Amino acid sequence: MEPFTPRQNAVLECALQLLVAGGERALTTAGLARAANCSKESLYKWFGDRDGLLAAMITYQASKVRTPGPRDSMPTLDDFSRSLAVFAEDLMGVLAGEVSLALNRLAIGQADRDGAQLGALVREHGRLPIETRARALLELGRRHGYLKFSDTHEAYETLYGLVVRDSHVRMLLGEPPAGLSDDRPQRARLAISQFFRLYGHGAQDIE
Amino acid sequence: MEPFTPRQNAVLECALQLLVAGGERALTTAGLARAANCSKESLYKWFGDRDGLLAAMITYQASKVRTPGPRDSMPTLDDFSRSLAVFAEDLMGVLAGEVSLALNRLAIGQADRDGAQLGALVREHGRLPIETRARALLELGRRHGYLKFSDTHEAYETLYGLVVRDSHVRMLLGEPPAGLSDDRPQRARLAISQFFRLYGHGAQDIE
DNA sequence: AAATTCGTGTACCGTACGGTACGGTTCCGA
DNA sequence: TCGGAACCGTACCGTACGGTACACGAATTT
Repeated sequence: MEPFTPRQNAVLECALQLLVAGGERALTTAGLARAANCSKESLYKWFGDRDGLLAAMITYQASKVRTPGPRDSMPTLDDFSRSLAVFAEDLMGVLAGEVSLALNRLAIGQADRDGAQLGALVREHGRLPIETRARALLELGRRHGYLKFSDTHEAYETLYGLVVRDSHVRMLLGEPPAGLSDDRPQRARLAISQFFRLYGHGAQDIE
Repeated sequence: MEPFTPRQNAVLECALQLLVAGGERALTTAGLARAANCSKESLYKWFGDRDGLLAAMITYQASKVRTPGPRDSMPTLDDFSRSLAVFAEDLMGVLAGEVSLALNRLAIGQADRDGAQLGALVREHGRLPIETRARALLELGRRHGYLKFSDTHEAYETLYGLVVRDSHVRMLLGEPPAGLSDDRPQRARLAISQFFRLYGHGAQDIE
């Protein structure tokens, strides 16, 4: 089930390190072979070509992240609200991670090549797990009567927008992390508070 | 005051076209010289080097966009709400534009080089004008009693998040425009409606 | 022990691209 | 009419990088 051998994982880890340190230009096959103490021929044997290597880096990184499924017992409203806040902080933390930023930059920079295959990989392995986890959480809240919405997708997108705002793109553009981590828990609380005012128990339907 | 001559503007326009059509790889100095019927020597004379050319493309594109200052007369709440919706639709339209996407991809892809100078240019010439226009609009609404907030920046970021959500990054990653333009006015209305429920006249303070 | 497999290290090739140099042409001002 | 500036087209250079080939060593198999 593991798509890569431990040796290949080590090489991919090294590749991620190079990418984070110096961007895409620093990730050359010769440089990776030197840094990882392997041969270029092995790289091409394992990953096909450079694009295959980049794709492998994304799937490998995704394989490292485990999304904790929430245990279904969520009695009090306070617990549920706290779970939402944890999700919000996790989301901000993931998006602000340097490996995530580097891979997103890589995929965005290559979005014109090959029909955005890297972008599709990032969406599938990076964003989709987050979304499914969040949707499960939201529907759990609705089942317990803490939330009120008809369109789960709309509720999720609203939550995402309230939490992330445009900070992700700003970080991708290289904005120094001055306003990025300014009190992440504080920002999470604000976002969750706003979300509850839109989709909380007592909220009215829209339109 | 115009930083470039008409001839140089024409060349930059051609460069943008190349960038949109084929991504960064398609934007070579030789290719641009051929497409724009100019010599490589002129390119280097005008823009210094390739990075100077990229920077010039961003400032040139920014110079094309004029941000309509709202006339200060904004009597009814309905007018103001409509102005917010117009802003929201404009924002979505700009971010979904292929030139904007191409330039953002370019700046993000180069965010590791030279301290993210291109990213800084995009933020300064692309995002800042939008933000100032929106802040003026928001404060106008507050002055007329339609909105209620203490932190303009927070209100603006919330509005941005409600309108854009994560669609910008998804588009940057190359997601096909299936869900992007799905009834843009509808999405704008929803976002503005949500925004009014958070910062509208009768809204309570947060926390 | 021989052979097969796997991987390293290195050398090599082709090419694409950034940047420079130069000859020829057009245009404009003196 | 002359001189110079600007610019085009092209040819050229150096280099960096993706990809391939090959020789040698180590481990595993038979």
